[in-house]
Amino acid sequence: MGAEGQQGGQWADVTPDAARRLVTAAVEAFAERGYHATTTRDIAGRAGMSPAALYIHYKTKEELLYRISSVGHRLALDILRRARDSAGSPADRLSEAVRSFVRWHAEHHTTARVVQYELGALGEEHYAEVVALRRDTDAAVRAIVEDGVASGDFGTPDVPGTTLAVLSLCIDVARWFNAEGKRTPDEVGELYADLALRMVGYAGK
Amino acid sequence: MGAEGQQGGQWADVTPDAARRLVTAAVEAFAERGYHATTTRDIAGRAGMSPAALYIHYKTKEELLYRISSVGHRLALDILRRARDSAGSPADRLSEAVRSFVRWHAEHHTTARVVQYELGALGEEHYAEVVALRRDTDAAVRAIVEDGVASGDFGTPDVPGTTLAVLSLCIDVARWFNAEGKRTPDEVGELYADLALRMVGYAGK
DNA sequence: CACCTCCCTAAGCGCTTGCTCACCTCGGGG
DNA sequence: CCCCGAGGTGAGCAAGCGCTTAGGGAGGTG
Repeated sequence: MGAEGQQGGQWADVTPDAARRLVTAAVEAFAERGYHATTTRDIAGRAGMSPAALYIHYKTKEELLYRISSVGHRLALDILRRARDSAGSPADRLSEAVRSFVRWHAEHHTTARVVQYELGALGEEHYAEVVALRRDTDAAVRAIVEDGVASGDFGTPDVPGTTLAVLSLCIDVARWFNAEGKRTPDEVGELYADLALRMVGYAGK
Repeated sequence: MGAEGQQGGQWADVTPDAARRLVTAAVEAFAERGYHATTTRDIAGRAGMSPAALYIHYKTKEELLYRISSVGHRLALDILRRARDSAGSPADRLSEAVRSFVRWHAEHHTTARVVQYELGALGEEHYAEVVALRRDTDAAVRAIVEDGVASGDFGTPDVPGTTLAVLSLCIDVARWFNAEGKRTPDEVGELYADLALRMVGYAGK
């Protein structure tokens, strides 16, 4: 109940009201069944409207997916960049990056699921745009890891590979996280921050 | 080219020949576009047959997915159980489990993609069967981690959580691995075996 | 009051989907 | 020589798809 209600916060600046109801309905439906298995009638129905109303606010079903994907990717990228640019040691910054990135994936796991696993359904141009954002995401984490290796705080033989693995681990939270499970987003974030530090070979504590 | 040709080995015991061609065609199509975006005409076409021929060998499109998912899950489970039951220290066994599990996900990433990411499209009964296999998968890895903690070789505060994370990390290889990329399945397996040992807090070497 | 704009709906178009059915082909046994 | 079953095809059905169109009602403005 209402656990996903906070999701409204993510789409607060989508107007008018009907467009926002449509986008949140689409997130739920895409996350549950996947983009291709979701019908425009289903989305409109969840939003309490007739099928045709969808096309007043969005040109196509794909545009709805693109809006979700674009907003989600930018939100995730901001989280990582904020951590990268924060004060503190590389360990502090990596820990904060993983903690907040994982927390977002768990808290908003419906949105995250669509963002991370449905991008293959995007049109060519939209896909290219999103792939560029994902490269930036990778670069943000790699910058932190490189800082740590340079300062001697981290010890890993393969920086790009380890970066990829850390990101992969975080992203996959969206796949398995269940709101009814026993772990809270905060707990998972804490656990994963610790695991990430071990992965990069952080010795201190 | 032909990197996926080895895939024939996974389906060698599917007879007759036409049924095998259909299942490998379906694996390729499902991995590329996803189950719901793949048409029976596409599968039959890749196998060099008319759309109707599919229904001589399989009752529905869903049964085709089930066959793939079932075989794949059993293969993956066998790999982990063999590692769990092998001789050697917990570190040796965890290392071997992750190495071979990851190698399988990379080498057969098309099959693995279908196995790991399309199970939501299964019918209820088939889904339940596959979920049971996945629980066994988790149990196999957890047994190794518990052994390591009991013997004092590993040091992790959260055994189920760390087990989940290690498995999640391995599974996600199927999502990002690209046969044209610069990493070979062997290299990724080696890197990940090392990362997994760090994650469970393995001190020795 | 007339009028315009913004949302919205009912109906439905053209197409594709998973799947079926009547029929064909062909190698092997009586 | 005929028949038969296994494996295949071409045509096509009912249902559901994304999306369009014609039109209606509510609310603000002259």
